[in-house]
Amino acid sequence: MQSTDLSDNHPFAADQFAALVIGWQQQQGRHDMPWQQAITPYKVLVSELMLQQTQVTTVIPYFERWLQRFPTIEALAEAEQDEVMTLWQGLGYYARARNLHKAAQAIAERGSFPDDLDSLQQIPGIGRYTAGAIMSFAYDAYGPIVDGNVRRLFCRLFALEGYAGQSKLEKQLWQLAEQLTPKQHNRRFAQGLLDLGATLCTARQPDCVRCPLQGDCKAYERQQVDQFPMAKPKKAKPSRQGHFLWVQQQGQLLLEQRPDKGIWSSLLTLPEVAAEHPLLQQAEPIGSFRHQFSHYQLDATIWQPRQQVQESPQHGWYASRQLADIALPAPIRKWIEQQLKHSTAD
DNA sequence: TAGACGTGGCA
DNA sequence: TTGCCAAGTCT
Repeated sequence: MQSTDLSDNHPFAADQFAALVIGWQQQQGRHDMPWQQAITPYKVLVSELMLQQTQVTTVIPYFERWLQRFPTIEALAEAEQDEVMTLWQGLGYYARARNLHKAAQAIAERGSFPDDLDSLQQIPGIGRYTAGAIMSFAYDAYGPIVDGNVRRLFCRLFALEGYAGQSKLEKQLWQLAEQLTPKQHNRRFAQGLLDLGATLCTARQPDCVRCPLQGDCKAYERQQVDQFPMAKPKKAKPSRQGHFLWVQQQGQLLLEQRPDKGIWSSLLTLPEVAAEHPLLQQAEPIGSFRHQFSHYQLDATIWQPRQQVQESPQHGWYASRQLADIALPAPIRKWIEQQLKHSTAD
């Protein structure tokens, strides 16, 4: 096939581009992911929310458990939030779980699954990318997508300047996506874009030799593949202190429900108190851990208070056998389980 | 617009 | 050990 002219000052050979991506996906793309089997809009919704900023291998067991427990959107709509959070625990970005729950309720209330880009973006947790992905994967219909894979692929293919989040670049990317997305075979086309980004046009050590777009790639032509996309200027990650309480009573552990905003929203944790909380003056430090978030580092200290803890409606007592069935942040769960293992060992 | 929002894998 | 990265959205 002769080289397609995909430069940004000429009419795109959009149909040839689509044909390359679709043909490659059919031969070399991924076809075995669980959400690709017996596709329904609900499965696409669940998988897309789970896959936001999360790797495929991490999502797969969560997706399988989710579909087993909530086989339909109605089943999810009727569920309690506690159980929703418990199934999501460990996956991170917990607002996604609340949004998925709210989305199911909104769609159940609506009576039908939305099937156009505008309606989809009215649903909690569905932005421009996810709306396009649902159009493509659920309905095999026109739905442009720009995610991390497409951004990397297009930035290299067209040698686009700028970094993720810059409005000028994002506008270019979406314009390209709209122009290059075909009117047919959208499921395979969208999957092809993601598969190219995930398996060949990767962030580190891209496999240009096997890439069907090599002949059209400006970055490759210049031998500057590693220069695109441009790295976002990074800022120093701040460090924060956290103080958590370890309070046991008759074999039960005191936990508190976090608010629905902020870090670990809607999860249970060890009760957290401010550094200047009077309880800490008489408390004994019994442990610590460091945890890296994407935007800050948490240095946590766990204290055993000597005085009575003032309980609130957010507090509750939990036996160790209950811990498996409640939603705890990963580092808190890890610390608690370690602590209980030691205390029961002696 | 830039920051908040998690976690685990990998070099 | 550290930093980057992974099918973004919301404010």
